[in-house]
Amino acid sequence: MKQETLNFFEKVYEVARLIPYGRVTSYGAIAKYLGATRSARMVGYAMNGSGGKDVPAHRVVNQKGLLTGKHHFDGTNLMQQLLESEGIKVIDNQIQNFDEVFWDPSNTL
DNA sequence: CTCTTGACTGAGG
DNA sequence: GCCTCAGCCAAGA
Repeated sequence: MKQETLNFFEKVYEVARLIPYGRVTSYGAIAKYLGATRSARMVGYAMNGSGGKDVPAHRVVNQKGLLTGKHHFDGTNLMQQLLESEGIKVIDNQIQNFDEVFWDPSNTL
């Protein structure tokens, strides 16, 4: 079975869906989980196709806990609103207690 | 096939 | 701790 590139997006979607409620993860963590540590950008790029899917892209942020992808959401503060709605404190696009809400897919293995 | 872009990360100053 | 440069990989034109 050779569907690596094809599954790349699918894998990203799966991992994103595995993110528990009230938790967040980074692109690099997902990328590493997929074995593509250097392809963290691809994770975010794949998220472009997450629209219309059950992928909680708002739970995915960069390693700094900064909502870098909020610009891709419909509104301007929609991503922050969703995170806060899950109990995550977000101030100025920056997730508070990031180390506490951080969820590593590799840790779940 | 070549060039550009991108929701990133790590290293260096 | 903040800013800048370079590397990596995949998709689109």
